Amino acid sequence: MTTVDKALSLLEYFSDLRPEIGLSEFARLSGFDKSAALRMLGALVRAGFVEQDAQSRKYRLGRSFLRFARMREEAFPMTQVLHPFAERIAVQTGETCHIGVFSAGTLAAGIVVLSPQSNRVHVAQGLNLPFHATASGLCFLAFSEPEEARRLLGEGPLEKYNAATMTDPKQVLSECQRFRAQGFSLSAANFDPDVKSVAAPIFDADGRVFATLALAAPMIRAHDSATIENGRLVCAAAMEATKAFAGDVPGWYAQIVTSLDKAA
Amino acid sequence: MTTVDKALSLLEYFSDLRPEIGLSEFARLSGFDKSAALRMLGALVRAGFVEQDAQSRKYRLGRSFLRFARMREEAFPMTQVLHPFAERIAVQTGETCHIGVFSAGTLAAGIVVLSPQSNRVHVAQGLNLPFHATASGLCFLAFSEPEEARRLLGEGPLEKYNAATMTDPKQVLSECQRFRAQGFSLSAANFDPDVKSVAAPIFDADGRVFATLALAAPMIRAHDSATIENGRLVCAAAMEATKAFAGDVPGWYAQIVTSLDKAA
DNA sequence: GGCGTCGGTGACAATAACGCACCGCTGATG
DNA sequence: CATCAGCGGTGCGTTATTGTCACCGACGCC
Repeated sequence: MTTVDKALSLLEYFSDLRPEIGLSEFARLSGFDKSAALRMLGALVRAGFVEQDAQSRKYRLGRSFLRFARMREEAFPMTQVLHPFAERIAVQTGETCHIGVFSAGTLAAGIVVLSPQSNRVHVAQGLNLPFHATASGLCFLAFSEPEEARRLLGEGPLEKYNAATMTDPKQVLSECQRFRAQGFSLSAANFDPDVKSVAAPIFDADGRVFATLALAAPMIRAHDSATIENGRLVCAAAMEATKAFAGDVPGWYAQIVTSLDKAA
Repeated sequence: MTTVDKALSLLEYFSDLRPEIGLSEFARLSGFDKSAALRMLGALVRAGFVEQDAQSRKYRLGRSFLRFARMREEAFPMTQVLHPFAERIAVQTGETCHIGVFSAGTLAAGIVVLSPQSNRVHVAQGLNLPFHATASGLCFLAFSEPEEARRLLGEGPLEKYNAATMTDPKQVLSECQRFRAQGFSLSAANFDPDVKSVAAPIFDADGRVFATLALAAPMIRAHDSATIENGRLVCAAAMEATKAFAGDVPGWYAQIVTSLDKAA
């Protein structure tokens, strides 16, 4: 672990729930010494990645993120390109669609299009999507390198969000094998007790998953037939999205998707 | 200069014109050794701040910026809060309004509202605003600490964008003194030969400038009387923006603005 | 007053970064 | 087709940076 890794890891302690962090708090959270944390924060402040509140002396995320996010989206319009696919699927199915985007070890809802119906699943922009307890997360694991998947899950036991949440990494990984063969993942009440979701992978130019297209429906509307149909739809849409993004759909995955289409 | 500073400084070489950079190119641009650059880039990749293209092996800005930018804007909705002020002034005056946001040593157009008229000044979102050659930049210098202003200008000579551009830091600083006393800055044909602009400072909770509200008009519409009126308007709007942002307007600045209002 | 915690500083020992030489690969050029 | 320059990337001894600990003044609490 280089010094730069350590410094950048400090940023990961920010969240919607903890938007401001003091020096000692950083030291406690990260396990670094206060003086080391201070030195790193100094560098982050100079680069505009963190700024310090005048009164409270606490630190918060800085303005540079806006600048770089704009540049990134300008040069590489990921959100812009993927949004229409989420939009289309949401309208087509009448369910809430979101795209989970992986970065630095976490999967978060980067794009969200809510269902037009009044009884709908709500997904907050930026919501963290746990790997073991959401269709998106399971999908990401299923289509990652097995080794990577194990690393992301860790040793376990995994956090239990409700009765149906799987907590054993082994069990999660074996489920993932099923999902990989099937082309899409499935999650019923793993995260939210009244929600059933499906998710399909979006690949980058390397042929590696970097995002997942997911559809989340209230349990009451999620009959088996609807779920299977939704699975087929997210697969097709995710594959198109991959292509729109100049990504590389692995041959074996394309085969699965076409065979799903034939079955329908 | 810590290692973290060096690593983060690599990111500054990205721009709209240079969205992808190779390893050797980084080494050349930054003056670091290739192996050092590679190590730093490795850390940046692990944190999701840069990603590497599969084919070209070049590096580009990563997905983490989207995540953090969203979090920052959620916790601290700067863009959201400031946008209405730019909008209002653009409509009120019929000219293009932009807000320059300072971060990590550079001032860039973070918010842009184009004039509704067909003959209008165009400002691109994210455009870099040179300190010595734009009303925004001059305004930022004028209301910064003098020492900071000198540091930002450097030794000179400054880049000449056209005939009217000031290139001597001393001259620029003395102009800035005038602007500071006057409450807003003025720039005629310093950057773009056919544009005349005014800009006023937006202060943070420390009472330090961090952004500038600017109005840019085609020379043909920029009579002296219109320019003075625009100056008054940007001052008033910038002061309101500061307050909306929980910023601290220095007493002496509030006085200048109220005396401008009386004069009108 | 006495205590705990805060943000921040200074200095020395420990460790990670610097910078060089070098590798295999690719694409342009004669 | 051989050459060569440039590319991304590696390995390793030397050297500069970082981790660690003690300590500071300030603030709030009992």
